[in-house]
Amino acid sequence: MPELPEVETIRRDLEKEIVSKRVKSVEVHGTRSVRRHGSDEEFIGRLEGRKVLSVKRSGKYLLIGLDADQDVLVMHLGMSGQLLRVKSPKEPMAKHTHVVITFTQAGQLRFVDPRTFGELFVTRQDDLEKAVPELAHLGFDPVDDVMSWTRFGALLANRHAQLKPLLMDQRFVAGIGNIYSDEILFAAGLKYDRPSDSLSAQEVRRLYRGMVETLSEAIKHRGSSLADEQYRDLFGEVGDYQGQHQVYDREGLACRRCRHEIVRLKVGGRSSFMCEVCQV
DNA sequence: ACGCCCGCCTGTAAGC
DNA sequence: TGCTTACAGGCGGGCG
Repeated sequence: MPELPEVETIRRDLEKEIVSKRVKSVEVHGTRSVRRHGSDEEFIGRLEGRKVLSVKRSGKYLLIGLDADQDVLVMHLGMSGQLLRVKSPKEPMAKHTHVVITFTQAGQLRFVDPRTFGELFVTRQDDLEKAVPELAHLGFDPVDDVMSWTRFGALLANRHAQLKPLLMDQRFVAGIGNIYSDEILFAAGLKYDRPSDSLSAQEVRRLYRGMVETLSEAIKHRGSSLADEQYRDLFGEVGDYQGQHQVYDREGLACRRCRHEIVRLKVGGRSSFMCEVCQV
């Protein structure tokens, strides 16, 4: 579910909420969310008593720096994961709450995930790049890493892939998923199936700008919550960027630029939306 | 390389 | 009113 703008929104709030807090206790329910550890006890043991030093993001991963042994708590929300900050342990427990972290002062952080594609694990900072290949192989960060558009053009030209799947390839660029790839391609005026090595210099610039500006705007609006409102921030509030969507989830509606009807199609098995006039 | 298909899960909506 | 099917913000693996 959550892509870079949603994860970054959560990261910023989490930073304000949990840095310098100390973990008092941890509960794990079910077997799916904590699955890389030999046992739940090992995971819990590496968290209890630790103080949170930092909250970082790498692509769609959240990295919680801990004060002991340079350990990091890694969290990925998958399709349906939510982090909820609650002030009191007495607050009713939502269905599908799989991990509960209680701090010594003030409340809990709860991980709720109906589809259980998300996960949490603790690893050594040094091992992030060795023991966790998904993290090690992540591409550049489209918001944090400054890159010239000429370098971006070189990266595109090195590949021969359709633009949409390439934007969604976490090894190429980290953090973009199904919603934002469509929005970025509309912003750039490019069609999903353009080969990455077919772009003119001007098209490369448009794609780079479209990527940076779309994601930055989405962060300002605290991410996108679709009709099911599955994406909620740390405090249970919905995002606001869906109102700015140009194509995603707008099948049959008029293009905001040219009034032509937005169409829906499948690209790599995923629902995709585009304007056939504005994107070529 | 790249594109496609599957599996991993639960919940909801649409179709019959 | 069922029951069945399709689909949902992700990702890894296998196959051709």
